[in-house]
Amino acid sequence: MEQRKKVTLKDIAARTGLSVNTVSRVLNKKPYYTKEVEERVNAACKELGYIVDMNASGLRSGSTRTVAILYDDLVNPFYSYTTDIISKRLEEHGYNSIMFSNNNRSPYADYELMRAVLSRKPDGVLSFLEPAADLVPFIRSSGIPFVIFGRDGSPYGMLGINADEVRGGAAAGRHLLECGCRRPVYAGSWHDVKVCLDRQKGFTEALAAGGVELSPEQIVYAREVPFETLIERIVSMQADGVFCFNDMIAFVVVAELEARGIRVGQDIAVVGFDNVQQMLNMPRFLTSVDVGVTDFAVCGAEAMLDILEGRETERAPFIETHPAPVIVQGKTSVPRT
Amino acid sequence: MEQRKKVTLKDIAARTGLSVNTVSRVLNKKPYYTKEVEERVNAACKELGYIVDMNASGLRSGSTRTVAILYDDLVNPFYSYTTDIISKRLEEHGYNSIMFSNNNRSPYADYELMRAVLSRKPDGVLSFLEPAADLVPFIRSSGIPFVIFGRDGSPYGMLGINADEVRGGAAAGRHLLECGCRRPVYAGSWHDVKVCLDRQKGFTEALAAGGVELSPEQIVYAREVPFETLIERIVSMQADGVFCFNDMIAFVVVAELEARGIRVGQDIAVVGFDNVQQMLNMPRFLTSVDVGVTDFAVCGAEAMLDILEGRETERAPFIETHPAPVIVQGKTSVPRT
DNA sequence: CTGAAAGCGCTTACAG
DNA sequence: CTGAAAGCGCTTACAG
Repeated sequence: MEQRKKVTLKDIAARTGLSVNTVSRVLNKKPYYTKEVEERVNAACKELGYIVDMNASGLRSGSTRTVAILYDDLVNPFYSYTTDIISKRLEEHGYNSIMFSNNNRSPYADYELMRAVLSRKPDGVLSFLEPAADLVPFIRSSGIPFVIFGRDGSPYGMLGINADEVRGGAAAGRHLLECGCRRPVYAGSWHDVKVCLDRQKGFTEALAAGGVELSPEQIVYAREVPFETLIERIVSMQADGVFCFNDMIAFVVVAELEARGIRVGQDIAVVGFDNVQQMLNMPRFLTSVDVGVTDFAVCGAEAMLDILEGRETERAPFIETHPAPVIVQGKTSVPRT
Repeated sequence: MEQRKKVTLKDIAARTGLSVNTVSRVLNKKPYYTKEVEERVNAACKELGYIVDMNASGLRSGSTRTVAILYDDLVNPFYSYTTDIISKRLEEHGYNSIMFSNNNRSPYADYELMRAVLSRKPDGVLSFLEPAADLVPFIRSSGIPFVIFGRDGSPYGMLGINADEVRGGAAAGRHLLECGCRRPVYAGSWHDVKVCLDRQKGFTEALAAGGVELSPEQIVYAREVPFETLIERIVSMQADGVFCFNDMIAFVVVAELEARGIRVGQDIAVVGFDNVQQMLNMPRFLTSVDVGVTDFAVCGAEAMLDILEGRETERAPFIETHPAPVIVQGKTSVPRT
């Protein structure tokens, strides 16, 4: 356990009278060494406090046992919760996670970000961001597996693990109908993000089935305009319901409406997505669509591990296997009239 | 931008007719090269899509430009919010963050965790965990700077960046007195974590100044017992106020009490710590102590950077410079009677 | 079953 | 101002 200078394989070799090669083989549990040699090596490692240098190991072997995680907003519990689950699961298999943020600029990973990622030579990339479209060939040529999580991968021909967004949107639409809403608003995120449009699609269709049409002014992409614009729209058109792309948007909507004296849950219904209140174990006040995020995250981790460890399982994305999204009702629904 | 096989310095050297040495010098902006050489190198790098291998670079130079972040619970917005700020700030200076979780087992970093950390040869460690006491010499002998964030470092003779916990606890105590509480409970985290005891100290002293004594059964360390035990205690002693170590504990307390028909904000007051509602931009319902977490996080990042970049500034910990903790009132305070 | 040599892709002295 | 050589700490062929 004593340790002054850096202890390397060479030191273990010297101590045991073996070659660095043999020591390395023992530590990596490669075949061919005697029990006696194994014990000598382990004793010397313990005694000298040897710790492998993963940088050197990675350089030579080509595998850094590192997974890069790309995100835009770690504060959103959807990201921190899933990141926590995924990185722990990866850790159990000897992979560490290295974090890269695009600093909340957009839903995309750009060239600068990918440069930084690739310079770390990760064994895989798990991305909450979509790749900028012109980067796809670049990423593919790097040969590093790229798994998109929580976004649709199909526009890029990549593996994407995501929930049944359309059905989630439909559940929200039906719920607002049940609340008696006739003039709802969809507060989306970005107009060019597929999952945003999928939720919009499900929402729109469910409303239409109930005889409520959604006109263009009833759709606002909240991440693309000042938040004020969204609230103004809701107020000016006297909306009686809002379906938000996620709970983070819904939280602000509720806070802002209440600040204006509008009684959420009475004058207007608000529905979010992700059910982050459960992740935080907080009293539930916001009605939200729950897609079963824990299983979702586990599915993402398993997909990554299958690829990293060379299991070429024909894998169904989460969307086909998870239970249907459900509405978790809070206090922001309008009592049925 | 085309890239089939891995592009190395050798390829750039071949392309430009220079030595790898010179290419490396240009890319690292070391002195001594002509404008013309610089342009030739940059052109070739762009053309071939060269990306440095930080593993190789780190191995040779001794600096991996990596900071390890140690945490126990990324889902708590206190951690995700500060991690986000800190890792972005580090990124601006060319450092990436690599995450290590102790899987929520305890507030400590143990030997296994530190082995994993040190194997990555980070330039620094920023830890939300305290080091297990017997690991301190081991960590020190590694020579890697270790900054403790959000916990007191003094018990370990290490730099700790933390808030004025005692005053924070006192603010909570005074607030509960103002709510008319006479039988309050402190829902701490762990009995051996200094910041938990500091908040308890400030809380106890403020109550005493108001003529309310806190007996041992009015103190529960919520992370050490089943949550049920805490709630039972609150109910059985008919407590009229609860000060929780952090908002995550407070959220559960509020949810559980409400589930039992106890009206929080009327029958009982609940105060949390960290004001995570603001981080999430959510409507404020929980009364909480706010220590100014944004500045706090920036202070942690700056401290790390000062050390990494060799600025031996005599630095005052955050505790001496930040504004006093304030109570942010929500709906869980009991109206003054 | 064990060892001597080569090499991963860089950066660091050291020559010129 | 530029280059040839050595070496960071490992693992991978290849011999024996």
